[in-house]
Amino acid sequence: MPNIKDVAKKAGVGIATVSRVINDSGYVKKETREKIEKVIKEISYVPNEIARSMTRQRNDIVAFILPNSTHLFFGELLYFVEEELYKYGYKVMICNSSEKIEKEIVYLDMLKNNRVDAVILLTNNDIDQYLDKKLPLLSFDRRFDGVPFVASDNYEGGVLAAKRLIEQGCKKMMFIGDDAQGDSTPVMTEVTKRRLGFLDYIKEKGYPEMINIEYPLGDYIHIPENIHKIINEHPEIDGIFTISDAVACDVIKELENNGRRVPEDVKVIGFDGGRSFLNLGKKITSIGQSPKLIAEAIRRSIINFYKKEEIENQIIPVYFQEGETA
Amino acid sequence: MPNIKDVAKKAGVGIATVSRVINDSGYVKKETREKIEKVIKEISYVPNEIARSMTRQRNDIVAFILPNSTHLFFGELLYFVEEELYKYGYKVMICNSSEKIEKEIVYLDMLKNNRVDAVILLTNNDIDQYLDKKLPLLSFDRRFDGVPFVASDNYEGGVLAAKRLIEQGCKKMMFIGDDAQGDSTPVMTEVTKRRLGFLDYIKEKGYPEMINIEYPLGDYIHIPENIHKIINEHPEIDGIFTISDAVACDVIKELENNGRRVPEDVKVIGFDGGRSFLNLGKKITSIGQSPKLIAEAIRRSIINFYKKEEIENQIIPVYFQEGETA
DNA sequence: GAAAAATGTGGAAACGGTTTTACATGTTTC
DNA sequence: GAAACATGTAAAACCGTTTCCACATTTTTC
Repeated sequence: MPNIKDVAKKAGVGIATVSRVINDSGYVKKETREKIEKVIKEISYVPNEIARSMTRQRNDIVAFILPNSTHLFFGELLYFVEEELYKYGYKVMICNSSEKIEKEIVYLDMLKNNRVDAVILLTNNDIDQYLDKKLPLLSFDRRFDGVPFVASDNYEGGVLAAKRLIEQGCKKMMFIGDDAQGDSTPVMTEVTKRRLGFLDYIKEKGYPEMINIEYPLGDYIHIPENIHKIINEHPEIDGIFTISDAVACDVIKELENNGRRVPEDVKVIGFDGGRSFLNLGKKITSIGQSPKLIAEAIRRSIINFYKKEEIENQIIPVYFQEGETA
Repeated sequence: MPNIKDVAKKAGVGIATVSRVINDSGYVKKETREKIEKVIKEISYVPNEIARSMTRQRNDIVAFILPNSTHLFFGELLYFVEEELYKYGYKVMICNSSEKIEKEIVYLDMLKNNRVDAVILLTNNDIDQYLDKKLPLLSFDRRFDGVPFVASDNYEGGVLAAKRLIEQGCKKMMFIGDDAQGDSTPVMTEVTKRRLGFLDYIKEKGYPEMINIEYPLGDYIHIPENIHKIINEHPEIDGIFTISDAVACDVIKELENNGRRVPEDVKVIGFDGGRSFLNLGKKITSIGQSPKLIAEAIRRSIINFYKKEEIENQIIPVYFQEGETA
């Protein structure tokens, strides 16, 4: 493959001149420029970005560590992040952790070696100690010490869900979700705030304290038996708010399998704002997060990384998404 | 950030020796090795992968150009490709083209500059002329001249669908899908074979020739009105095979909106084998592609790229996936 | 016990660019 | 006519590695 020297030799100029043409910097005579451009085409020279990034000390690559790009919301977020960063000349490296802390750690190491320009972190694991704070880290929906973050307004999401259920006449409400409270080192995730917003609003309005159910979601393979048990232990429940649409879906199926109608007998609200493509059934009522707004926020932070500016945490609004289950 | 020279100086050895320790190559005395390893830890040195890839002439990065990682099947394929390549030390760069040829071309250029080790191409656009055949290209479900490919056994998929519909007593069958036949430069995509397999089998069994409907899917935003029209113009149809589960979903919805029961009145078979997470309704009967097997095939080809071995095209089996719509 | 082989080490070139420095022209300006 | 400035080039230094080669030391072999 031809390099810059080949171009220079063939055009009869110095490599600096070629470099100036490529980078459109400094003074180059018009004829010289044209001659060089012609040679570049002729021998189909392409600058080696690897060599370039060595001296430039950046490579325009951003890594996104997330549990699973197959999960609908994460997948959409990934899509918008890629689209948004593309506009600004960045490429996105995808790192599926499958929620496994070991894979996250390996990736974090790899990325350090690769000198990526930024790492977007989406995890529920307690990896604080493995985070090299000198790395350009950015987290979504999670606070780590010294790491700027972007998050949905999860608390408000919980409030919106509670409001709706109460409006619809619910009296006994329940939250179903796993927000990593069971870990040996409990961390207050952003996601926990969904539950808190929900709880606070219900308390404020004088309704009976909700029942808080946590169960291990594991690797996004939901366990219907688990939900079955929960539902049957609490037949008085008439309103359910779940941690995600995926869980809501399992809950609704299980309710209907047990002869409880949704939304007539029990109302169910999910979280994420699922734009399901293959849904032949009811549309899930949900609290929506906007992957597009989140992606824009992430992009803003990453641009600021580059400018070495102070990076502010950003909270992105959520919205109530009408559906047929609450 | 410390570099290899800093390590060499601090350890009182030459950089070549440090390199040997890092890469575990050549001869190094045990004590020398230990001393160097100690220094590496002390100054927390990490090798710069960018510089490394310059001399190694490879960077262990594979790019995946695909229309949209949000599309369920593509998303799953991406997930498995990432997982599979991760095992072999590769990182995956994701490039959503949104089906836009311009974005594909820009990405192809970018990737050439970045000297990625391989480019996985998943596209329906006619980009043959823009493909630099010197690049380590690999395509999925699409044949380009001189580019090795991996594809599902699409023809067999069509056959399986036809078989099932006939078994279920269908007499008038229809194919719905857009396989880029309308383009100015018609290309025979792998996907077209789904239709051909379907058609051939129906003909062979002496059933009336199926009606072949093509409509523009556009950017994966399906147009219900379009489907509405198709369905009402052909009320005699009792069996439908669609290009994907996503289209099948739209078709089923539209059929039911028009008072035709699925599968009682019309049977519908999709393609992809949709593992929908948020589906509260019927499970779509489908011809399944295995993203895992495909990912493994892709990985095999990529490994062979590296070994400079001849790369064979690979056809991956499809399977019938039982559902509730046919 | 000398030659041959194995082991151990460092300097320098190479990878393919960017940036800096030094210098050579040509054009104004006073 | 010399100083100041603009325009352009060549050569060298640098980025952080790997690799080749030369050389030194130790161990094995006959």
